[in-house]
Amino acid sequence: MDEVRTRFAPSPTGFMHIGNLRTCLYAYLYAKKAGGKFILRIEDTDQGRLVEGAVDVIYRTLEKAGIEHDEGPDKDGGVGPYVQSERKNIYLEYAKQLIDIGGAYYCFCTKDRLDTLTGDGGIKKYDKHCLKLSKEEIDAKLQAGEPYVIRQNIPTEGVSEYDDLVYGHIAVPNADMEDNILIKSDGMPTYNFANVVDDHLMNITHVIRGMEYLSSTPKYNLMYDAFGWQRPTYIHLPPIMKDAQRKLSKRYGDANFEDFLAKGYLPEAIVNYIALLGWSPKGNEEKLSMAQLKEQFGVDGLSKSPSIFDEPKMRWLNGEYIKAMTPEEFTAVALPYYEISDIKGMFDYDKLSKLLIPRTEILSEIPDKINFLAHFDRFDVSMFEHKKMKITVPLALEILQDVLPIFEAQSDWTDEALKNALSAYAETRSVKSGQVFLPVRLAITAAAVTPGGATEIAELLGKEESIRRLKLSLDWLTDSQSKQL
RNA sequence: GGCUCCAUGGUCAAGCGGUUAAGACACCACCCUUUCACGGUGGUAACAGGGGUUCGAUUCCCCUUGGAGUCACCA
Repeated sequence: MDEVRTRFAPSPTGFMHIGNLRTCLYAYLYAKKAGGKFILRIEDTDQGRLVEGAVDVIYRTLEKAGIEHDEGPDKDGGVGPYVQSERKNIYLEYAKQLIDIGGAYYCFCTKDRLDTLTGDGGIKKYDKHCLKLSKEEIDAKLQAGEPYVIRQNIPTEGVSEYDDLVYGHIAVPNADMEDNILIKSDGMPTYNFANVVDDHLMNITHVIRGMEYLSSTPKYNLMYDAFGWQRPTYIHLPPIMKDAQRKLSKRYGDANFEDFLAKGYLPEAIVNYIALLGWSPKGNEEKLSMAQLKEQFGVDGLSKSPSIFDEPKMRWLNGEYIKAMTPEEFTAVALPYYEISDIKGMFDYDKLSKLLIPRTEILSEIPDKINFLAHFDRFDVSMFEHKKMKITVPLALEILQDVLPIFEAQSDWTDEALKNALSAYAETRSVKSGQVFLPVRLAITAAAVTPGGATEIAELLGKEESIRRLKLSLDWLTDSQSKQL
């Protein structure tokens, strides 16, 4: 059995679409599961769509996603070049061969003539007009330097069939296929030709790609057969949808890998999530590392129907990855968000991270969750009233007055120690601990909702700042009470 | 429109002739609790419709309906 070789062959468009990335991931996983090689090939035959720096985006994406190619433009494996525009002459040579064996022919038709062609139901189909040209006519036109393309010569009768590993048996009537252009008038091949020649020359054993190629694959097989080459095994993938009707695409924006990174998603979580869109593992565990994916991936888990991209679920998965982090790890990825928040440089980031880890799903939520820490504005004292906890403003005031000396006397300023001190106080005063903790938290944060409890935030703020805030709150509460009298 | 494919809860999905039709996200409730989260427990919710085949169909076949893809000098 030959070594398994799969490839990912993106067009350098300037960004990595999530659907492409998933195709890439599956091709990679398939090869790795089989102990084979994964090849990166750049399909830049459309000269009109070249984008500056687009290839770098591909490298960058693969690296961040944790996908490592064994061969590619930057890693020669002996079957290069791996960039199609650098293979121009190879295609032309094979195209001529194909002409010689009757699988293709020169076409000199002008755009104007092509436009006059009308077929059934207004659908245009090339009429094989130039197939009738004699050898002499062709040579004469070639000599005269007439522009030409090379078209595939597809039989007008019969049925072409093949077996796809996920869709099973596919049969397409030859009459429904058109004599597509193989070599364009600029001498570059189209995808239709380049992918066949390259996949063969690069010894690709398994072609993994989107199902938009499902019905054109018979055309490619016709060429493999004409050349006498062995057809690869096909694995076509259903599309990822934005909703039931629309495919997820760059047109709708926000479907790019890098956009998700910018939104605060972790690359591992994105990869994990998209692996699950169209493939399901045998077990129930959904949080899977790249190593686990490599181990568990298989075609039998692949789905035939389109899947809708569900960002909330990816968000949840991202949260799972965050929860598994240590405070230090979290700080490392959260740092840019800390730095753009209002608390920049104010606190011990690792302590902050400890509070944020169970409360963060995507990193971009961070500033909103912590900005309040940088501000301490006069509050409405009614915030202290809590019916269920039986807390009134006067009671809160009394308790806080007692807490102030406790804070001042406290030498061990940690969450744990503070918790003990306040609990002990609650006990001696015979109130529920919540009746102490709640007012304290409000007094030192001036915020109704905070990520973390009284003592956690006190530790973060530090002794000095906590006491300063407590005193301010005491003043405001006292003030409001005296006004009431 | 022709051709090719697809069809289990709102979403991702398991199932591959006999099941109380998994699990996850989301949602709801309760518990835990110093707010918010985390965590725990439980709940609502699905085999598109119609014919066959079979002792028995979510599962196999056909039709209908719905959806996707394709029909470029784009990939």
